[in-house]
Amino acid sequence: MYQSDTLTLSDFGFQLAATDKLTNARAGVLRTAHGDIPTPIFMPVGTVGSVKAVHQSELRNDIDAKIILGNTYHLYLRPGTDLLHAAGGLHRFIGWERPILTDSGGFQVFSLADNRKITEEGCTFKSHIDGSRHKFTPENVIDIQRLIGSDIMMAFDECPPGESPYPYAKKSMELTHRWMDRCVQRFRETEPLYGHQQALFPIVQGCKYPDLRRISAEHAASKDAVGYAIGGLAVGEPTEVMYQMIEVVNAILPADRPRYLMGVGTPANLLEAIERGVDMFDCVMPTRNGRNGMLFTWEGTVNIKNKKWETCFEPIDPESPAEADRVYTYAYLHHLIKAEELLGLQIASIHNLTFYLSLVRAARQHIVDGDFSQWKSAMVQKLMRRI
RNA sequence: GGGGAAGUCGCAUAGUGGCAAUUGCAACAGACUGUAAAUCUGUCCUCUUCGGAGUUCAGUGGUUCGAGUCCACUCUUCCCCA
Repeated sequence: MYQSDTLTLSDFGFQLAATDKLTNARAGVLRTAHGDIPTPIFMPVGTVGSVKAVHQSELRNDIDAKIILGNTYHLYLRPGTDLLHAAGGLHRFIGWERPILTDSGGFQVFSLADNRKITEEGCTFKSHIDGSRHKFTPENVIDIQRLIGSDIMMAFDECPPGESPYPYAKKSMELTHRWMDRCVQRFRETEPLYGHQQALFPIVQGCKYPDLRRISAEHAASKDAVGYAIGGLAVGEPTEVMYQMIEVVNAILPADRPRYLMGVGTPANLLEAIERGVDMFDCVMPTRNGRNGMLFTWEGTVNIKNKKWETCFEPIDPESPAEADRVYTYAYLHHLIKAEELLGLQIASIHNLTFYLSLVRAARQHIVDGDFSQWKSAMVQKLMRRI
C-alpha cells in the first residue's frame, strides 16, 4: 500500500492543470479515495463532526464543498474513538461520503494554551468539557486519526503564538520536527481501518523567522508526502509577515504536491496566498463570523446587524448557486439575526461558505484562463471594503 | 366614598443623607483567521479639545454643608374594601 521510504500513496495523486504565468498561482486536482478535489480549494471546518449550522445536503448541493475538516482533539473527547470505530468511521457516522481532513490537535496546543502542558513526549490537555486529563502524543494522534478514518491526517505539531521570540520559536520548531518524525514512523507502522488510504501531511512551522521557515520547509519536504501544510500563521503576526513566510516556504516545498495553508483566512488572504502558490485552505471565519452577523460578498464585508440593512429587500446574492442566497433578502436576514432565530445562523453560514467556495472556484478559473493576476488585484481591493 | 402601595436615564430593576446614579433587556457600533465562540467588547441624559463641563430620579416648595433618599402639598398609577 505504501513504500517504506515515502508517504506517497496509490489512492492519492496531484495533477497541476494550469500554472499562472505572472505569479506562482496554480490550478490542480488532488485525487483521494473519496473523490477529486479541484485546487485551489477552501475546506469548511466541521470540528466536532458538523459544519456548524449547515446540513450535509447543503454542503454537497448549494455550497458544493469538496472536502471538510474534523478535529482530532475534539472528536476524541466527544463522541470518542470507540463510538467512531463502532460507527464505521467519521464518514459513515456523519453521512458524508466526500473527503475529510482532520487537524491533529496542534492548534489546540495554541488555542487551549491555559489548559495544557507540553513535554517532549507530547501534550497533556485538561478537557474543556469535564476537566479530565488526556495525553496526546504523535503516536496516539495518528492512532486516533486512523480510527476517525480521515482521508488526510495532519501531523501533531506545536502551533506557537505569532509573536514568539526567536529562541522559543526555534525550540518549538525543533520539537515539532521530532514529533513529525514520530508521526511518520507511526503512520508507517499502522494500517487504515476502513478500506481507504489515508495521507499524512507534515506541517511547517518557524513563526515569523525566514531562516526557521526554510529549515522547517526542508525538514517537511524530506518526508516525500502527498501534501504539505504551512502552520503557525495568522496567529498574531502582521499579515505582510504571513505573506512573506508563505513565499519563503513555497520556494522550498515541492511544486508537484499540494500546499495547505492552515487556518487562513479572509477572502483577500486566500487570493494573496493563492498568488503565492498555496492550494488548500481552511478557516472558521465564514461560519463563525456568519453566525456573528458578518457576511462576505463580492463587494466587501457586510455587518448584517447594522440598521442600514433593515429595509434592504434585495436578495443576498441573486447569482449564487445557493438557493438561500437567491431567495432570502438582506432585510430578512437582518431580522432573523437580530431576533436570534436559528434560521439566520444557517442562512449566514450557507452564504459565507458558498461565497468562499465560489471565490476559490473563480480563482481557479482565472488561473486556467490565464488572467489570474489582474483579476486578483481588482478583487482584493473590493474584498477588503466594508459595505 | 374608605384604606393601602408606588412613581429612577426606551422597558424592567438597584439605591434608606455624599450619586450622573446598580443590574438586565432593548438600541447602536466594533471584534472574530488549523472553533472551549448562535460568542466577546464598547457606547448608551446633553456637550466635550476625552482632561472634563452642564443638567437629572413625577411636580412644586421645604429641612440640610449636602436630597433619588427626609418633610409638606399637588399630579399620576396600581391594589383592597364599599
